[in-house]
Amino acid sequence: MRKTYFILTPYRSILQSHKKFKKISTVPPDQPCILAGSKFANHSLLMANKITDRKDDYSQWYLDVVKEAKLADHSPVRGSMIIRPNGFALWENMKQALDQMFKDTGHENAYFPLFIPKSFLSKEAQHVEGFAKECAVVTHSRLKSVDGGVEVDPESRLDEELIVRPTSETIIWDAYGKWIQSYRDLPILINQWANVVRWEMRTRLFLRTMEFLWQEGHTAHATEEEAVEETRKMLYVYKTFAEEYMAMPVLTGVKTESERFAGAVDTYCIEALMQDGKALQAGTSHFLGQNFAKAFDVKFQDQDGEHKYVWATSWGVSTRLIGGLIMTHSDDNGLVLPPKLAPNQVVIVPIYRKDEQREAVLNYAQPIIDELRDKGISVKLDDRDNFKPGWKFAQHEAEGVPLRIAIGPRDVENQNLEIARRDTLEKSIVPLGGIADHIEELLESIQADLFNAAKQRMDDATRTVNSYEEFKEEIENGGFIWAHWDGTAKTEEKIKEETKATIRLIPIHEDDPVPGECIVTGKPSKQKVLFARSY
RNA sequence: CGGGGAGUAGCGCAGUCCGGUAGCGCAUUCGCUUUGGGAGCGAAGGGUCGCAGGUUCAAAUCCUGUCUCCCCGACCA
Repeated sequence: MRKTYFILTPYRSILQSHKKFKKISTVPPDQPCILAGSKFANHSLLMANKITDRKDDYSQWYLDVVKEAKLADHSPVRGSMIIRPNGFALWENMKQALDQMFKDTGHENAYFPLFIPKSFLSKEAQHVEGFAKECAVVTHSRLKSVDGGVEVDPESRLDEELIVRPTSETIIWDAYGKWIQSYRDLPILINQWANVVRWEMRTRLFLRTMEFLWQEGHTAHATEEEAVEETRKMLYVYKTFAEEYMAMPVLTGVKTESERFAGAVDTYCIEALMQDGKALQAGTSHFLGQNFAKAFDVKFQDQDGEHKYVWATSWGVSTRLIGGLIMTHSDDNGLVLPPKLAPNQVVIVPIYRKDEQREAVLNYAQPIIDELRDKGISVKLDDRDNFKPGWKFAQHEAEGVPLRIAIGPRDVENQNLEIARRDTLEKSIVPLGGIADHIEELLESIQADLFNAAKQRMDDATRTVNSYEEFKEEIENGGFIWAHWDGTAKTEEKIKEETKATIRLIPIHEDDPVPGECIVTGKPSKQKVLFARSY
């Protein structure tokens, strides 16, 4: 007896394209779907693409990509994540490039402790206010066993409670106070790679987690000019890193007072635009003035014999960059990685039927692997026998490997191979001769194309408006919007409440800015500022 | 922290309304056939149904509490 099944509308093209299901009836697109209960309800072809399309649900897509690319998992504790090997390898590559850039600009690495005495947090008034609401506090030092379980031992209460660092300015400036006496001790240019904890209400993998990994640079200078220069220098280090390594174009500028880092005089930032039209603050560099020097009483004796407060900066980028990377390049098939950061730049998938073919294919592949590795290109040979080539293709695409090489008996015979680009999904058959050079060029071109595509997208989504009406309409379409603003927090707040858009940055002008009138109040505006809805 | 949704095998889900001792697909193990876009057939293994209480002869299912995730708000990198 033959049963008739009905295919769910969204899946009909998938199933119909497969020979096995050719004869199955389909429901017209506007009819309700029936399939539950049939043998095919959970068929692998329907489950095959586990990644939600971006157009259907962007945040679900993001979560699917993180999961399918095996970047991170949720941990049992709310808001914290397990960074899996794929995700951590990415972070290590970012870290390596940034670390070199910091060293090239004269910085040294050091490590300051995780725990900060509670009293330190109260020393800088603005700083306290900014971070007080999101600090984890250690109050006890012991547990005790209680019938099979454990509970906090009330007798182990700490005399001075400890704060798990949300950032390290306080503990670092306490130390700098001991290190600095003379102008000869300056500047101090230190960076640290660390984890920090901020007790967030709402979290998202990589973009906002309670614990995250980052680097924080903390520098001390004799003069204001030097500190401001340092702040800006590191901002451009971040911009260079974002654009050259991540292939993620960014805009630079200064934050408004309401968006400024707690305790800073000026906060500089790099802002990127994600595919869904929302902005992401990808890195910050703060000019701290003498705020922390005063709070921790850090003075130096200058050449003129005077005792003066030290000038400070701090700057940081975090694992949030991984979130930015995902939302800049990835597509409905999964992660797309820029070659300069990809843990594996090339994956080789052998195709064969018989053992002789397997051997011939692997023998053919080995010199290619050697040649690529000699050029410093990272290659993975996926010779696992328990997965089909098609499965591997899909999996490596989900994981974002920039280039895939497929080698089968046909290629061995014809002395060529098939190369597929992850960014464009284009496949081509290329000759074996000069393959390493060809791949090196392809990787460079993928890196450049990813940046150009992202730049084009950002430029297309960046407009200027001249009235609040126009602003309200345009902001609905996402993207960056330049508009005049009267410079008051009140107007900024009104715009935020009415449109959910915030001022992402005030540009740093090399030449004189063009004045105008605020789109809300009509009052004088020194220059246009950049608005967007943001993460 | 407020409103909404969810948690059942490694993964994705059905079963919950109406209580009767757990099922499907993928994955895993074995065998044979396969391998250029997520292979096929046959057999096998795997789950204290998020956790803790309660109601009941009987709980994945009903009740209470709690944890975690997702979405929307308030807060922030």
